[in-house]
Amino acid sequence: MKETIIQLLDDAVATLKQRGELPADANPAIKVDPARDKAHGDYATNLALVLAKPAGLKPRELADKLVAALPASDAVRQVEIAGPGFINFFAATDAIAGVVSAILDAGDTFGRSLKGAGEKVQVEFVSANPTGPLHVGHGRGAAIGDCLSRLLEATGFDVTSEFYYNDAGAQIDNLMRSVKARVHGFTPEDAEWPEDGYRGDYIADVATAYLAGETVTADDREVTAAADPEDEAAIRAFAVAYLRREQDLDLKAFEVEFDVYFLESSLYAEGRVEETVEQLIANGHTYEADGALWLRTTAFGDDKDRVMRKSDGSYTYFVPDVAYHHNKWQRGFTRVIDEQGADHHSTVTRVRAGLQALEVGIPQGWPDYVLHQMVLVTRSGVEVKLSKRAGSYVTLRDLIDEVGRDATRYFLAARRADSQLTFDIDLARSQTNDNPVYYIQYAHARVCSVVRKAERDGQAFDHATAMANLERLDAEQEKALMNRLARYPDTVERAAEAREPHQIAQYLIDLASDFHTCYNAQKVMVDDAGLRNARLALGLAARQVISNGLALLGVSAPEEM
RNA sequence: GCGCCUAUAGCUCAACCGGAUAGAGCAACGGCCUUCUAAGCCGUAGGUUGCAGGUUCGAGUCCUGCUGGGCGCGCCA
Repeated sequence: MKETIIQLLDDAVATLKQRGELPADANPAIKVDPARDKAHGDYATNLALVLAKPAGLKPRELADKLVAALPASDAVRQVEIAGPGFINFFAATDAIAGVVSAILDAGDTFGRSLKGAGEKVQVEFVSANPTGPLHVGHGRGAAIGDCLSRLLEATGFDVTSEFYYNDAGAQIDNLMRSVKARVHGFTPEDAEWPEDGYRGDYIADVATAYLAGETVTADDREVTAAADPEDEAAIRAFAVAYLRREQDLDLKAFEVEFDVYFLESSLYAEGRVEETVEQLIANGHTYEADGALWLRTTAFGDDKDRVMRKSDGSYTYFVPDVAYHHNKWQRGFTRVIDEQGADHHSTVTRVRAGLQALEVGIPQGWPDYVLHQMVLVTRSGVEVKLSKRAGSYVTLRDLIDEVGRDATRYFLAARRADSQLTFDIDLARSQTNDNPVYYIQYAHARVCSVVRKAERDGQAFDHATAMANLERLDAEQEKALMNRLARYPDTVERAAEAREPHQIAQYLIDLASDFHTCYNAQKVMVDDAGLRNARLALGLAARQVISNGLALLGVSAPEEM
C-alpha cells in the first residue's frame, strides 16, 4: 500500500515537472509515513512541504497541484490536504486488507528482505573472559547481540556471530593463582589468598574438579585436569576450559549460540600480533619512549598516544585487539559490529586508530560499535548486587533461573542500548498484565485458542472463503490492526539498519495492543461464514507476525497460557 | 579537568534518519465476563520533553552553553 502511494506521488511529481510547475532537478526522496492519527487517514506525506521552496509555491498550493496530478487508483479512497500542507491518504479497505493474504502466503518469511544482498557481516558480542560466570551485563550484550544477528540475517545479510576471549593474559594468571590457592585449601579470608584473586565460590568448584581429575569440553577442545597442585600451566588450562564450559551452559540456558569462538592466544600462536607490530613500525607510526613502544594514535583522532609494548616486553591488550580486527577484515567482513558494554568505549577510537595506522585500506569508522549502558537489578525496589556463586555480581544464570528465559531476554533487549537499564525482578516475574512479555505472548495464545475453537466447532479456517471476504474487515479496530501489520517489514528493516533491537520489542507491544483491542471489539466466531473466515484470517496474520517478531527476539510464542 | 552516553506523565519507557494535538504500560479513579482465554478491553486524570539560547515553514529530535546522573580517562582488559 505504501509503495502504491509512493508510485502515485512519483507520477504526480513527473507530471508537474513536465508542465514546468516543478523544477526538473527536484528529485526528492518521497517519504510516505503511516498516519499517527486516524483522522489523518492511513498514510501521509510531507512532500508538498519539502518541495514548496524549490517550487516557489506555498506548501498548500503545491499540495493542491500534486493532488490534482495524482493518477486515479482503486487503492485510494480519499485524499485530503491538511495542516501546513500534508497530503493524507485514506486507503480502500481491500487495499489495506491485502496485507492479510500477503502475510498468510509468506508465513515465517513475512518481514524478511534481501536488502543485505548476502553481504558478509560479523557481529561480535559477549566476549567475556573465562574468569567466571556471565553477569547481567553480559546478558544484556547477549540479548542485544543475538537479536542484532537475527535482524541482520532477516534482512539478507550473511551473518557470523562471534565470541572473542582472552585465554592467556594477566587476568588468566590471576584466575590460575586463585584456583591454585583453593587447591591448596585457602579461602579469600586467609592471608595466603592472592591479591585481587577471584573470590567467588565457583573458584572452589574449579579447584575441586581439578583435584578430581575431571575432563571438560569447551570450544571443541577437551581438557583433563592434571590434579597436580603445583602444575600452574595445567591449572590454568583446566580453569579456562572449565569456566568456558560454564559460560557455554549460561549461553545455552539463554538460547544464544555463536558461529565462532575466537581465542586471543591464537593471534600470538599464528604470529599475527608480531606481524601487526612490525607493520605499524614499518608504516612509521611508532616511537620508543620510557622503555616502551608507542603508537602515535593521536595522528588518527585519539586523545593520547598508546603504549603497544610495555617496558617488560609484553604487549598491551590493545595490540592483539588491532590484530584481531585486522583479521576480521581479512576474513572478508566488510561490516563488523562490536557489541560491548559502554565501560569499554575508550577502545573504540583506539582500535580504529590502530587499524588506520596499518594502512591496509580499512575505511575510517570501521568497525561499527553498539555500546550498552549498565544494568541495575532490583528486587522489592532494592538493588541486588551479589550472587551466591559469583560473589561480587548478579549472574545471568540467577536471572534466568528466577524469571525465566523469555522474560530475561525480552527485558534485556527491550530498551535502547544507550539507556541505563533497571531490571526489575518482581516485574519480570509477574504473570500479570504488568508484564509486556506476557501481554505479547497472550495475544499469540489467544489466536491459537480461537483457531482451536473453530476446529472444535467444525468451522475450521477456510482460506478461499477468507480471501473472498477480506474487504469486510472494515471496522476501525480491524483497519488499525492491518495497518500495524503492514508496518512490520519496515520496522524490521529500520531496526536492523539502526542496530536497535528494542524497536522490535516496542512494535510487538503496539501490535499486541491493537490485536487485543480488535479481539474485544469484534467476535470472530460469528455465524456469517464469510465474515468469520475473514476475521480468522486477520487473527492468523496477527499471530504470524507476533511469532515472527518474537523469533527475532529469541522469545517463545506459546500456543496456550 | 577532559571524553562518551543520558535527562520525556508519579514510576518504567516509546516517539519511524525535522512533521500535524508528544504516545504506551504500571500506579490512581470509573466501567466491561450467561459470548472465542479478564494474563484482556473501554473511559477519566496525568506534560513548559532538565534549563537558556540558536538554526527553519516546522524542533523531544539538529547546533551552542549551562545543570543533574552514568561510564571512561593505566606500560589493566
